[in-house]
Amino acid sequence: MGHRCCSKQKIKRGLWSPEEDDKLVTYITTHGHKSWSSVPKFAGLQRCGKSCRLRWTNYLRPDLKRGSFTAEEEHIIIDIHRILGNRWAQIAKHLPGRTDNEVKNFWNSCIKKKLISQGLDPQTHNLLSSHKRNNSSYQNSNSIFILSSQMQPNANYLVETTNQTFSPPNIIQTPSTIVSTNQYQTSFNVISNQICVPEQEQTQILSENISNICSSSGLVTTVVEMSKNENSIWGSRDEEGTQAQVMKEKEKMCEKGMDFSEINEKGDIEMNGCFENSKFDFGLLESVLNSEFISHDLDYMDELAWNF
DNA sequence: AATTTGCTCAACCGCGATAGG
DNA sequence: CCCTATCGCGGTTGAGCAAAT
Repeated sequence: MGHRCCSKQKIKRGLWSPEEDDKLVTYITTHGHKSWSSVPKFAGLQRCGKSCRLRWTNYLRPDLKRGSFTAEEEHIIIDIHRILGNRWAQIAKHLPGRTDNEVKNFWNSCIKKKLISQGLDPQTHNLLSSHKRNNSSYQNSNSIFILSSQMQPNANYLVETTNQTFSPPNIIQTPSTIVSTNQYQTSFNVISNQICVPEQEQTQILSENISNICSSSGLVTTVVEMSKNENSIWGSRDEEGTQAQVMKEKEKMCEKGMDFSEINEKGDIEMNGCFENSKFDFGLLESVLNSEFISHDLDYMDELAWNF
């Protein structure tokens, strides 16, 4: 069954020959393409207009970038795919010189496998069920985290990542506070007196926050309880001792340049975002969202999986 | 050396949206 | 409005190649 636009003509299909490419390039560069359906007739090609348009946009256009995708391009694709899903044309708009077809092929042949090998569902970017820990007392199906136990207020937890190229984020917001961060681990504390929610819900809010931040970079992350860690300033549940140590820790963190919007009288720290150590590209996400707003109704925002 | 398997990617297919008569 | 042609997009196919058996 041929294309409707050219069913009456005798059309050639399959791979394009260099001669056909020449004819098409010559015609488009001198005359442009007001109507693709008329291009083959005037260019002297036994092809349908649809085939000509595809050949031009995916292969012959002079502004196309050739060669393999860079690591940066790969990160951009993953980041935007997490927000928009399989909207290849939209994703390609953020990659100059790349076509939707190219992005789609790269996703299906490379990125998809990479995410699966990291235990992530390439469609949802969440942890695959086969990778969840069986003995977990609580598993959030929307989270990439494996929780070793219920998170308790005033207990200390550690975020570990398998991906050395991505620092665990230091932007986990209430009801938690970052205690320390290095390339592979982020230690944080669940604070009881900032948001009062049932423990299970608190666990979910926290893990979703981290999940939203981390998963777009395709890393596998686990949360483990750290209450008995001897080095932990949160190891003791002693209120007064804890408060004194919080203030000490606060001073240390301020020295590192961390920005806290508020430190309350109890010494609890409310994070206001401190992104400089994260490789997560908020500027990119903002631009994606802005471009989506330009071309869609406001209702479209509801469709975005965007719940920071 | 012959065959099978797996992978990549250009091209095709079909559908929804849009434009124009 | 309705109809038809065209465009643009996402899913799918299959030719061509390389690696594995």
